[in-house]
Amino acid sequence: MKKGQLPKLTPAEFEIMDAVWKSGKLTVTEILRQVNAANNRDLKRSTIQVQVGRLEEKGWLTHRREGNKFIFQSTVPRSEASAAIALDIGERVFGGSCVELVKAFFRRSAVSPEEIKQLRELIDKYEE
Amino acid sequence: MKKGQLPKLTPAEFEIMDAVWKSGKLTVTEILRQVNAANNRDLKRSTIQVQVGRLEEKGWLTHRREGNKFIFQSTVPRSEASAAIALDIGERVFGGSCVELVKAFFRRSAVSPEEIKQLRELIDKYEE
DNA sequence: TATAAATAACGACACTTGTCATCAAGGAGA
DNA sequence: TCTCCTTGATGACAAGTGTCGTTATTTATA
Repeated sequence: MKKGQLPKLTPAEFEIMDAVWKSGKLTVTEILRQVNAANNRDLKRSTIQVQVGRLEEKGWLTHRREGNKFIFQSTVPRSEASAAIALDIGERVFGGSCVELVKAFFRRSAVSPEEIKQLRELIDKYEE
Repeated sequence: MKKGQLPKLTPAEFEIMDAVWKSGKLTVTEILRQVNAANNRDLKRSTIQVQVGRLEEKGWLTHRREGNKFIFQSTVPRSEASAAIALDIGERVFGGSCVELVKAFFRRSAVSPEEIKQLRELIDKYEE
């Protein structure tokens, strides 16, 4: 099953995945804590449980029993997932043009000199 | 009513808006044609009608009567809307880092030398 | 061992999204 | 005037989303 075929992540699902990506392997309760902390939410355990279940159905997560608990981990690295999102937006909204995407970003967000420098380096490196 | 407060556009809604942005002012039937042509779809009139209605409720479109027809136009320029989307993704998925966003784009998409050049220019211009 | 705390499993529910079919009213011809 | 096409208005509906509450089963712990 190729990566590209996985159904898109909804915002709420992405929050869950983010927690998993950050910590590698987690139980539902740990995910709950992370998500609530990271996003200043107060979701209930059952909410996370359902989302985690759906993510597993969709193929983004797997779990295995470890002692008495279920440990979840992602099937796709974060870089892969975020690239897919960037590509989708780039395609749908910016006609596939990276330039337009960056332009849109500049329009509304303050980009630090440090970031500018990194951007240059990134471009240089890409060019080889 | 500020731009930022408008509810997010769903993919299908974005297709509609895209048609309107491209042509300025359109009737529902014209939107239908554009959307179907541009995206190689075969949506029915009623589908567009409903979407247009929802977009109006959400504040993205207004209409006025002109003779016997309703003419729709957007309340927000495309640049504004796309910037908001880029920002949202940048924030949610890339922690606000423009560099990460571009990196993700590079990872999966072939960027032409011409685009690279434009990117450089864009960055130079931003820096002033 | 009796109880309280932690888990996993469901069932629920209100809302949103994507798509239609159908109906009623207004014009445009025959 | 009668009929047909266009246009606007609704009602519908199956999926998908975001969030819970409740229950049954374990697992510590007093």
